Amino acid sequence: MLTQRQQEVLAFIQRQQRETGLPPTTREIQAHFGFHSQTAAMNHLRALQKKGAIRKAAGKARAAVVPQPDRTPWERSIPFLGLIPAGMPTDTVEETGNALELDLRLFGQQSATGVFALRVRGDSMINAQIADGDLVIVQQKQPREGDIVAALIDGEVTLKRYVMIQRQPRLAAENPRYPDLIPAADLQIQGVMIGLIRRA
Amino acid sequence: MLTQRQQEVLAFIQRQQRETGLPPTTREIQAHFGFHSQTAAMNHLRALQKKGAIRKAAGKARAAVVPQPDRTPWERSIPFLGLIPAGMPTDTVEETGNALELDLRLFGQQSATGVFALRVRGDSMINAQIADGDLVIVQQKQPREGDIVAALIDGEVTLKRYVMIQRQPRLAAENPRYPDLIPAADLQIQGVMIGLIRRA
DNA sequence: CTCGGTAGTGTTCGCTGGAACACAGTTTAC
DNA sequence: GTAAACTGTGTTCCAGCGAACACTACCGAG
Repeated sequence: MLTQRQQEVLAFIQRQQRETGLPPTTREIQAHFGFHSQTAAMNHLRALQKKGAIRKAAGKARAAVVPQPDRTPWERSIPFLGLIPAGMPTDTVEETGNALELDLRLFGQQSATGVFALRVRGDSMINAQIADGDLVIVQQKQPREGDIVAALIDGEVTLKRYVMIQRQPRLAAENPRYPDLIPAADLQIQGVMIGLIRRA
Repeated sequence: MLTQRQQEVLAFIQRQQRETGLPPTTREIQAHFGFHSQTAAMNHLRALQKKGAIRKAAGKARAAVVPQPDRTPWERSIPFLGLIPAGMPTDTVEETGNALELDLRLFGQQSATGVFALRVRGDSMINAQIADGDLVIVQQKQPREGDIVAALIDGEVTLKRYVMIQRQPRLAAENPRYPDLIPAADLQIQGVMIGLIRRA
């Protein structure tokens, strides 16, 4: 909807806002783009406002504000748990001190509630391209067939694929060298993998 | 260090900045606290600046800014490039409009300079646990042996492992079904993979 | 007791910066 | 092909806002 030029102006406003804390004045926009007239900047602001890209308070200085991509619920702190305690308290968030800041939209999430991270140990999921040391992002929810889930086995969390065999839920490893089928009925499923982060 | 009153003023500035995107003017501060004189507000700003609580640009409108809880160099916008153009312009950042916000400390980076993302196509790196559709985070730098690099081949970017064979640099695929050795001498290495993100 | 920091009132000055008006070339859409 | 955007130039006007100056009052430290 925005034209090339308008996007450039918008980007400039955003950058100024981010880096200096202040939205630019019309004359600062003018100077940045080398306009000979301040009106050119005004025109762009008017257009951007009409298209809803910015908010503008009439008469006030530096009043062109980009409605903050609301730094809200996505991009949030999520707890990092190397190992999930049995009780699975809902808010260990503050306690560990270990937390990640990341944009959960990357993983199609709208909010950070019920999302946590955990580090993979071993190579039982190697055929699902999940390697030792990877960080897995998990959301607490009911698994569907084929999902990769974090499950609590013997007080430790492991990653397995949730499959149905003859109407029975099972947990399967993704590595032929591992015993793969574990009855999933009485196991505690901690959540479903929604993403993965690896540091090379 | 700050007095009661100064903290109140600081809090007000911060709140305005957060909620409206704009720091208040001296007169807005005056009105909010019910001062009869604008100078009272000015005095507080001066005091806050002297104590380092705010930054102030002289002569400019709305210039009292609270140094943002440093939304620092990590956690920065990095460009997302599906395909890197040959010239590799240094600042396509604003242009694409496509950008990721993420905490680069996850990948051991201090700053976002020279970092970009690109989506993996195909499964030539499957044995390095890199799957089709994965998002690879790349930094522009010289590769070392064993690094996974993004290289420009026939105008398109592919991921390969950088290896030395008889002192010759080669690019190797991580999939036996792919022809694996490509002389790396005259190829353009775009950067080294420093991380990976996958959406499940 | 005096000096410096805090907290104000009241007033004036003048740069900063938004807004309106007039005019014009170039695209895009119907 | 004509009207409605989009992009600009140039100029003028004046409200928004920072800044300086003069003066008052309270308080804690040396």
